[in-house]
Amino acid sequence: MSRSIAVIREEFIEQVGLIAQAELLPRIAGRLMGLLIFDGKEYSFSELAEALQVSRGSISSSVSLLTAMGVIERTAKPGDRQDYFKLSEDPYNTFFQRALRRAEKAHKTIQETRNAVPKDKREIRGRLKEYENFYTALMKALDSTS
Amino acid sequence: MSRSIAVIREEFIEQVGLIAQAELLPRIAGRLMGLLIFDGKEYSFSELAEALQVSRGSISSSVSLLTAMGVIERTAKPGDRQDYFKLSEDPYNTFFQRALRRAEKAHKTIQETRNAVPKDKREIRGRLKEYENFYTALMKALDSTS
DNA sequence: TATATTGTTCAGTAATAACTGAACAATATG
DNA sequence: CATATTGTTCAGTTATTACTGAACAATATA
Repeated sequence: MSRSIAVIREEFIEQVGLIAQAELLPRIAGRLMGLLIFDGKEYSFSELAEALQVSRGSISSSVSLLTAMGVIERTAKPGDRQDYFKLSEDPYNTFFQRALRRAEKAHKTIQETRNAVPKDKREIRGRLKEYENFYTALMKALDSTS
Repeated sequence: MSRSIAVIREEFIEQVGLIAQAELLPRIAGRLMGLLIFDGKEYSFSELAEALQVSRGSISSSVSLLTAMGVIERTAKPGDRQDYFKLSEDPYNTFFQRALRRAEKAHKTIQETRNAVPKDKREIRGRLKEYENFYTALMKALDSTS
């Protein structure tokens, strides 16, 4: 007996919530994303709260986060005062960029430390350089795809 | 007036703690790593607790985490009962692998969902495929470097 | 053998982030 | 105008995770 499509959908939404957590996003934001991916339609603000069974406050912060990230877009329906939301054109590219920004930040910190260490401390600078190189490589890898 | 090397060191250690947090690791584990990178020498178990000003319990969990990850190695000094720790040969490669494993897990989840969705639900499967493709690309990018 | 040292475990606490829901401003609708 | 609806904010709560420190087993040393 195979699972019903409704169960598959529910489980997927929860799983995307967990994936989001592993990417340092709030779980509700992930579930919202999962919902929009699976259903592929626009949801109104209140429909989101209803579908995910969370407070309007949570929807508000999740949609502004995902909108800022470029994962979803706010749309409007004629004759309906509510905001509607749908997946944006390229929802996933953001995640590359997020990872890239984290890497850049770490890289910058390490580089600044290395520059601050006197030139004659060669071993320290060498170890910092190696650490830095890791992020250089990561940035390059992420850059090539996004 | 430039900062003293001691201050630069302290700040670096704290910064690596923050970088670690952004990579989903406990802050103390990051500070420990920062300490070993900067100083480039072996530290004993109790020296680590002293240097980072944390409990032995924290050192214990941090060293086992970092050891399991392959970031540090446990060593021994003749005539000293204590465990010593140093950066491993290739401490940074682990981070690629970590990211890779996260991506693989997400990829697997999405793929399983897609396979569970009936073939005639073409739009749903299509959207899942796109989501899956993101992780395929990420895996490829990470794979090329590590 | 007794005492000390070492590293682990785990129960309890602290710190942090997510989430709720009520208050609110803004706007619509009767 | 009054009432309802919408989305945001924020204070308070809940949930989660990190961290501490005491108890402990294992081993060393006197």
